[in-house]
Amino acid sequence: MTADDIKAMLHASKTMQAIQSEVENTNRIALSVDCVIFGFEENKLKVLLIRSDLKKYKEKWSLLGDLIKPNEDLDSAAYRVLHQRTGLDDIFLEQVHTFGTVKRHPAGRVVTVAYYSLINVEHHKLKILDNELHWQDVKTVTDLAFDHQEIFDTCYKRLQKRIQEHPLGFNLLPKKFSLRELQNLYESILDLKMDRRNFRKKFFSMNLLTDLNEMEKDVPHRPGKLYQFNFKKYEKNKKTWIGIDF
Amino acid sequence: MTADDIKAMLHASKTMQAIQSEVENTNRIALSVDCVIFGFEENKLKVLLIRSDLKKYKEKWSLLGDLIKPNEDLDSAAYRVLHQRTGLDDIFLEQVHTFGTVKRHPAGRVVTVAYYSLINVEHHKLKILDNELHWQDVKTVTDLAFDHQEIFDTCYKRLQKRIQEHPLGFNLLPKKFSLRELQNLYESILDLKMDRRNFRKKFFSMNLLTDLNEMEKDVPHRPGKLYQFNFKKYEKNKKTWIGIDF
DNA sequence: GCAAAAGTGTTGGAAATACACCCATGT
DNA sequence: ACATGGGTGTATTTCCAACACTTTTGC
Repeated sequence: MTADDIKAMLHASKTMQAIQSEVENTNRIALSVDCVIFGFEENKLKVLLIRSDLKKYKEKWSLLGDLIKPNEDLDSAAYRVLHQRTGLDDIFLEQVHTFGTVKRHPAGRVVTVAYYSLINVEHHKLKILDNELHWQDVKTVTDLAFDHQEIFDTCYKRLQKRIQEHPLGFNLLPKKFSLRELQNLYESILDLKMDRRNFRKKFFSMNLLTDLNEMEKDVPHRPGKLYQFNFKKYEKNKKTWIGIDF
Repeated sequence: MTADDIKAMLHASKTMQAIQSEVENTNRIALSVDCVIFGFEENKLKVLLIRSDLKKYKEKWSLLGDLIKPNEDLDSAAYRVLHQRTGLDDIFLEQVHTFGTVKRHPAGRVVTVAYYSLINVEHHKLKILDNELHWQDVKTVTDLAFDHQEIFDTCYKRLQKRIQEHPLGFNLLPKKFSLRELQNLYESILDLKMDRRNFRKKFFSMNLLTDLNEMEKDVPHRPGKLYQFNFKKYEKNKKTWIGIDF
């Protein structure tokens, strides 16, 4: 331990005045939220991107974000960005990580809190008025502006993990969906192929789907049954022990 | 979509000057890091707490944290706090979540980034000079200052989850440890009892432990073998599919 | 010799995987 | 009739959970 460390420790206890002074005067930093907005369309997982705000980065796409206002909660800021961009309320949203290296943003020190969200593309299809916005297949997302590629990668990995642990996928589908659509969704998100029979077995055994006794229409093959997700039957599992699995 | 939303969208594209102005003048917020520092001592999982900085909260314990400096990376700030408080380098550290409701801190708007870290208590046993600091059994942690209880709970849950997915526990143990110690660690963190034979089988089959051909000493019973963690054999598993398991 | 924990295998059940055929619809 | 995907069952394997006795040391 250095002399500085000890000094720091001895001075660790601060008065309210000292802290208030620091909070108000010296150590303030711009904070933003950035949202990785996922949608599912044409059997592909997509992400909503916008031309970079900054002219200098005009050729690059970036995530949707904005600065957080001093009197605004973090989550509220993320919801605000989502609402402004999609017109949707009631969106699934999860905070993922905060990115804060000193030089990450060209406009100065900006620390950003990353969120991902899942929306039903059908619900807001007509609401993209701005041609600076577009849905892009996640497989083709490269070279975003600033550090947005890293943010995107982190959020996408988080989604891949979460969707195996919690029934989130339904947020990306219409209320009524076929098992094939559900499986396509999982295969797109996880980028793999699954056995159809085992997939069905798995979901039926979880007992989370309500059979609507309706069929798909206008499909060029045998129509499949339609289901909806039964939120009542899903109660967050309380198990703490899921096994050691490195 | 409201008229305000459309207005917001139309004005979404900003010049560098406009953003720089916002970053520099209007929307700045104090940012801090708070560290949940775990240690393992007397077969109990413990957390390092300090008497609240603020006199008003003097009777309450709080997490170790500090404001982030304008020219300091987030992770660096967390390492700085750890180093100042424990004198240790080379600490396992993971960012968990950012807490940012407007009124969370009495000194004004402070958004805090929470980290947890795992340290070997033996290594820094002699370095706690400050009697405002103490190690507390996680089972007895209640009613921390500010929103630190929520931060602690979130970080503890994260640790419980992570330790089942990655070999982190070794950061809490001495270099040489017995299987009993390893099992005690898991049982403390997860707050459950495990079958000794199955636990051994599990760890041996993972092939991560090097048998040191040494024995425990000065134990009042048959001494156990000592092992150390073999970092070389652990390569982060690349499997993407771990199964749907809600 | 007694207390306390170390060390060690087997078995049964559950879950995951692999795999192939018939069915309903649109064209 | 044919192309397309819907719907179904079984055998195999793998993993996990449950469980008891003998051994080594300190006292």
